[in-house]
Amino acid sequence: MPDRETRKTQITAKRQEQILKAAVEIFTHKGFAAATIPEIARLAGVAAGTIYIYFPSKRELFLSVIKNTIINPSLLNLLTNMNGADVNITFRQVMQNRLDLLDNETMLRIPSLMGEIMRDPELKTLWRDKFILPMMSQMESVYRKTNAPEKAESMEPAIAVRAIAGMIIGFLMLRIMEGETSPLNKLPRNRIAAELANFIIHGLANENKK
Amino acid sequence: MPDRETRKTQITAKRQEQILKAAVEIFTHKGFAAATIPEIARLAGVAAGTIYIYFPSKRELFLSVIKNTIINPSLLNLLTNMNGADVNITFRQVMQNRLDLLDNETMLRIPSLMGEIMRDPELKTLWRDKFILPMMSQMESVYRKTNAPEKAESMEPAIAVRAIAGMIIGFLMLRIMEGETSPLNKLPRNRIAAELANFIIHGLANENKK
Amino acid sequence: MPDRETRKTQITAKRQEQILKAAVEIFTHKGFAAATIPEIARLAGVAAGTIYIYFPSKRELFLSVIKNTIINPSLLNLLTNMNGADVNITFRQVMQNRLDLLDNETMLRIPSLMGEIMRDPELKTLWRDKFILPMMSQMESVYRKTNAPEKAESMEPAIAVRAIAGMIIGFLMLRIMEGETSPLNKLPRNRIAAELANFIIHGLANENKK
Amino acid sequence: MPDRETRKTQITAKRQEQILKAAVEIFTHKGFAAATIPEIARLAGVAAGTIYIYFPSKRELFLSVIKNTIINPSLLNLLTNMNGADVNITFRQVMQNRLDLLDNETMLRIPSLMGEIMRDPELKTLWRDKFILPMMSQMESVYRKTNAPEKAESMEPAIAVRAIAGMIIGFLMLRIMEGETSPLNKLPRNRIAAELANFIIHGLANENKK
DNA sequence: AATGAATGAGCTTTCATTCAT
DNA sequence: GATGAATGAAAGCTCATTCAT
Repeated sequence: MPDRETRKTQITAKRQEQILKAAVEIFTHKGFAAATIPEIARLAGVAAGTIYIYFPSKRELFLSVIKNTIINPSLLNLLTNMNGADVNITFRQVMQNRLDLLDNETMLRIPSLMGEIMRDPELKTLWRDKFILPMMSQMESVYRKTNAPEKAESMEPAIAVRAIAGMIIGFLMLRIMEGETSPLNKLPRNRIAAELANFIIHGLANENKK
Repeated sequence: MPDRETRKTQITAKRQEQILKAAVEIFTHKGFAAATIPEIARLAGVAAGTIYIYFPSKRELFLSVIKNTIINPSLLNLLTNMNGADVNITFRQVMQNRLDLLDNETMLRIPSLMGEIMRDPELKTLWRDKFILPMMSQMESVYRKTNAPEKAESMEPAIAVRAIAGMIIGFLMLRIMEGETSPLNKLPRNRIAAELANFIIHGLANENKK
Repeated sequence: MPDRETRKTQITAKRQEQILKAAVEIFTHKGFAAATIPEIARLAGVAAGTIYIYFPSKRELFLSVIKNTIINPSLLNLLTNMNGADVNITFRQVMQNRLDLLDNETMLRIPSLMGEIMRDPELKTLWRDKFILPMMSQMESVYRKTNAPEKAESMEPAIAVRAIAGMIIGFLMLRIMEGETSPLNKLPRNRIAAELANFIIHGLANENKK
Repeated sequence: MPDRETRKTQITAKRQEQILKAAVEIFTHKGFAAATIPEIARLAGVAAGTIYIYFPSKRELFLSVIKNTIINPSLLNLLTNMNGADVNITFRQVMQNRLDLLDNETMLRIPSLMGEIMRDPELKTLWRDKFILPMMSQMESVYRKTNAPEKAESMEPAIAVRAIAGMIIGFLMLRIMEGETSPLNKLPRNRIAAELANFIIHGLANENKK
């Protein structure tokens, strides 16, 4: 009777997800040290002891949160699913798309947990090797494809992708930090996306627009 | 004889600085909650109780750390002391200058404490009002001066400055996160600065270079 | 099967009582500030942390001690369950009864905690409104019933009841303070009760006895 | 030159008194354990360290407070300076006099420190031997003088004096505990004194008044 | 598997006491 | 003598973790 087994596994998986979801919420709002197991348990609707059936320790739970939620494939692919057709046109759309996507809860959580990630050697390595470096190399390969080799004078790809990715990250962080007082809130999102795309392609000087 | 008074004041100031310095060290390496007063005291070379003579609570000590170390004038002015002469030339130099300056310990500390700042309402407001917003408005005024009004099609200043500042911030964060494995480490710093400056001015397409 | 629930509740109640009992002991012997949670825990046979499952703070534990032990209904009714038949005869018995009852551990604890009660505004109000004032008004109503209105010249009831209650309280306090050296210890208790009852009714002069 | 010596001694004595006065204030308002040396020092207008020049420890300071302030001769003699002429008249006057005197700050402080006195073996003994017992024996001797031996049926002196002293103590304590809500506040003080004196002499029944 | 009462290590904070000035 | 900064022991309290039910 594999049914029972299956159901059991399903229930287990559901519980685990339930706890993980609550843990993301609490950890991002309070940080690792200030978050408490009873609080996570309460939000997950289980007893504190139950959490220890699914995760051996608070730290392991936190690692799972980072692995499953912060470092997740969808986010990884966010910036890189671009195969350049008409760079100019597409890029604007891509930017808007990215801004919309990045503007989600997960992205907003990263700054909150940045400190914990950077401080923990294991997490730092994990984050770098499973998230940052893959993203960068994916972007580099896209960049190489869309920037034909004949353009000999173009930027060093390593710098270019970090400048672009950095700009998007930094731009979002500034928006988060400014909060409601940001003047960006008065501008329509598609205008912002268009200007940023244009900035990436043509820079400040923007001579070609004339 | 004001000597004694003066000396006393000096000793007191030195102690305070001593504690503050140790606190910066511990707080940035462990975060607020995981840092302990005994540990800070040990590093400062004083007894735990002594800290409470100079700071009324752990939280106030932390606030002092943020106010005195993270939100400091030198950092604030870092990106904005630019009065555009020949934008093209100057900007490259400025960029290098900035990258050198930003590459200091203080800058490296920000990501570590970002979470604590964003989570604490008082700190968040402080950070925004005393650091982010002033920096942005300073940059905007610089931008307006260096971008003559005849260039009607130029970017919205609010977006432009956030794109530039964000790029620098994000670029540095990526470098911190990549650590020693970053390919950027193989490139000379002045080349990086030049490319970034060029990117900001001309963008990826870089047509004018031809 | 409500058994398990019931048993759990019983165990919980027992623990609470256990802690409360130990707390009474320590608080009365040391006072609020000098009493320590570890000490109470030790006497109760539990870990210090356990106390905080049942009482949110040391202060709340102390309030519970006062409410449950000092200001308890049995003590409140102690002085007032007298419905005067033959005042003269009954009163003597009543007095003895009262002296016996008041001579219990609870009564002996009051002086020890008097200071804490008087200093704490919440406790002072509680004590006054739940203990002193009800006792006084009960006594007054008894007094009015037993002192027929035709005796126009009798004492003001408010003064009379406070004089009587005060005398009993003060008498007991003196005895506690004198301890074993008190000459009262050589006199039989029923003689003391009789003399006190007589004193209350006829005063020092005692002319009517002749 | 004994002048300097004398002045020194005087200054010392003044300082000591200054500290003692502040200590009485703080100890009575907070109790022994909750009172702090810095607080007493602040009120006394000296540095915390200075207190240790005059008193070897907090405990010794407290003992001095009790010895010098609570157990003082004036209070001791309060109830006992009566040499019975016309008992009826004098006693009433004496009572009124006493009630006024007892209503002073010192008397009000006793309940606040009762707990500390009762808990400390040394203080308890001191209090009993230097205050309670002398007062009782003084009262007994007065009582014997004013109650001629021919009155064979009079009360046992030991009981009588404790009943009277207790009544006064208990009456005052009740008034303190009732505070502003006490109905006694509506009655003129001389009426209260008169009724209490009358109660002591004639009791509740008060037959002789007719 | 799920519970949550119990534990106790470890934290922040206070304050009596000391001592260099 | 007077000061008050410095000390460090000890308190209240929290919470990760365990385990009997």
